[in-house]
Amino acid sequence: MMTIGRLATAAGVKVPTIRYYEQIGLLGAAERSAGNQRLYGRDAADRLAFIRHARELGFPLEAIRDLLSLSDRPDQPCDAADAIARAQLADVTRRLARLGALKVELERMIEQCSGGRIADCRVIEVIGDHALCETDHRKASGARAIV
Amino acid sequence: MMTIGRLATAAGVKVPTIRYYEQIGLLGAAERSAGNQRLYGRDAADRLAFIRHARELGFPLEAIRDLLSLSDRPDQPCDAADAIARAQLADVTRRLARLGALKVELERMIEQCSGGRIADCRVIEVIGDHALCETDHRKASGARAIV
DNA sequence: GCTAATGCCTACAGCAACTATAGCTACAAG
DNA sequence: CTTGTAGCTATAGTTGCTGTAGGCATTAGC
Repeated sequence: MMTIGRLATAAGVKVPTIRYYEQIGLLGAAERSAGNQRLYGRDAADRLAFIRHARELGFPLEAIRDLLSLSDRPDQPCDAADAIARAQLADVTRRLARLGALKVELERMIEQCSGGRIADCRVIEVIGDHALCETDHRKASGARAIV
Repeated sequence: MMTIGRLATAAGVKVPTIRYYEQIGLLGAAERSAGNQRLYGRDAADRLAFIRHARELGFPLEAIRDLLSLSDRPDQPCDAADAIARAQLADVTRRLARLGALKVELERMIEQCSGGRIADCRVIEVIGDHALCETDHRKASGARAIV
């Protein structure tokens, strides 16, 4: 049995993150020591590693919740897990395309800036006048979780 | 002079977003009609268009705040604006690399999943055991604004 | 055995950048 | 003159944590 700090170190997450995962029900309530401190065993460590890796792959917590409950039913067909992963891939692909376009436009902007005064600054100018930019990124303005 | 709704439509943002920008000081307080409704002129529309385009390029609001104050001083050298844009480009480039790696791993995972039962599901398995994945994405776990 | 330094506890506030809700007033069209 | 849309304020919610305050628990060194 390990304390929350050791578990955090082992899994590579921060202590409050573990408590947060418990709070939102991703991790079940831990056992407690006589002094009311959380104690974790192998199971919890595995589960946390799963969560951490899924987060690294960019899965949102809700998707991870689903993946975890799927992994608790090993006899079920894995279509659902597959679908979640495919949705995530689609999301990543969309973001990649978008970011690629942003990169091109930022590069173009910066390249054209000759380093004079603000009045002639291509950066400011392009941002101020959308007509000066070719890229059509007028969609998906909502902020999303990245990575 | 236009109402907030027309400005929102013209700029392609939502009405509450404009009020939010005013609240955080990105847009100054608008003139008001006799009935206390906000009224906007050409200036505000330009400024909002600038903000919107900068957001589309992924600049965080703090950077936009700086860019706006720079654009108010056209005689200054444009190094600062340039630096902000370069920082943004660097950020986008980093995110692109990361997302690219994620995409590869997700594809690998999905491809190997044969569609059987959860117990054999490659998706669940790879997420559960980091050793099964080659990609080293064990950094930058913090969520960031995307796009 | 004692004390100091960690480590853990709870509860709450804050981050970005909005978005949504509730309950009200203003204004334009018929 | 009514009705419907648009606007107003204030507040809470979103995602995934992170940071703070104030107070116990545990452990390492003496």
